[in-house]
Amino acid sequence: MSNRNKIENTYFKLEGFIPYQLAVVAESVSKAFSKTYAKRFGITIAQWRVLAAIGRESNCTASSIVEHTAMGKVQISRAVSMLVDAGYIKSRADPDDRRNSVLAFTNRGQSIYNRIIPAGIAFERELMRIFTQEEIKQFDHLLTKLNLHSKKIQ
Amino acid sequence: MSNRNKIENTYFKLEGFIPYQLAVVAESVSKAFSKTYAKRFGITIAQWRVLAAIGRESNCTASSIVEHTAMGKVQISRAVSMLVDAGYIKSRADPDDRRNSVLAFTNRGQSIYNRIIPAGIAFERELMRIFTQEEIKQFDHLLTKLNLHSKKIQ
DNA sequence: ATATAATAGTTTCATTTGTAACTAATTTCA
DNA sequence: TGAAATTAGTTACAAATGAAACTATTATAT
Repeated sequence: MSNRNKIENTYFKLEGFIPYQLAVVAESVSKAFSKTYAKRFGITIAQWRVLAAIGRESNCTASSIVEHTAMGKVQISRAVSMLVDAGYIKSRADPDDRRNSVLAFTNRGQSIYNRIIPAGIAFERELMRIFTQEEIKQFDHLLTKLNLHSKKIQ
Repeated sequence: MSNRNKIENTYFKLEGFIPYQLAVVAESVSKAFSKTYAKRFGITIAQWRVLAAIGRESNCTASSIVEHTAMGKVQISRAVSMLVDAGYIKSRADPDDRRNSVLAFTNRGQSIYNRIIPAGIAFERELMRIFTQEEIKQFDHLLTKLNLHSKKIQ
């Protein structure tokens, strides 16, 4: 690592700097993904994550989505209200604890979910096309490892 | 809900989805980095990138920074004006083409640059600490490859 | 029992961001 | 030459975002 970016100021290059590379790639992928989604389904990435979370665990609450999506409760609240407005999900108060809003798909929501998941997987496949199976495994592994470590640095 | 959908739902997990993992890790790293910078130097990541670009090529223009930083000209314009206000850089019109603003460090700017680059490299080293040398090489390689590919998908 | 704390989720407000329109300077080419 | 197009950079405005304050409900502890 230390010979990629020499300590001497004159030799420091941004494009070899991993935090920079990571941010740039993530932004690029994110834009490509949201372009696919905004165009085809009219939803944002935040909304796509919320739909994915509900699809995985129906009748969940916003709080449980917080734990599964790396999003804050404000973001989720906004995505949920937009999805309710769009008729994709419905929200009802949990009778056992009326602070909880229990979220579930409407028929329309189930239907869009059934289409966005394969589309998401297709996007991922297209994105990973340039990698070998071995590289995909490596990348997944490195991201997972880095994610854990990065949280500690915060 | 059909049986087929139930099977589908249980199989798709956001946390194993690479575009998601990438976005989450990048955000986490970005936050850690900007926390380090906001606290220690009082600058944003955009400003840090502009300083890095000027340090690499003194007397450059905003346009040349566009090419080296994956930032838009609006972002750069704002970062530049803040850095000018903070007394880190100075901007003068190029006499040969007065559309160009030529950017260079002030003494204060050179001095902060001399401190932020080692700090950035230290952050990178800390971030990469959990990786072996081999893994760092892999990660760098995978990011570079993915970056090129992702741009094409846009 | 009741005051205090904690939790779920929403709203408000200030800041940040992105897009498009804009000014100013230079280049192109008929 | 000079009108139109291009380029550099800024500004204006609307939309997105984040932090903190807020409402409503439930849990805790005395």
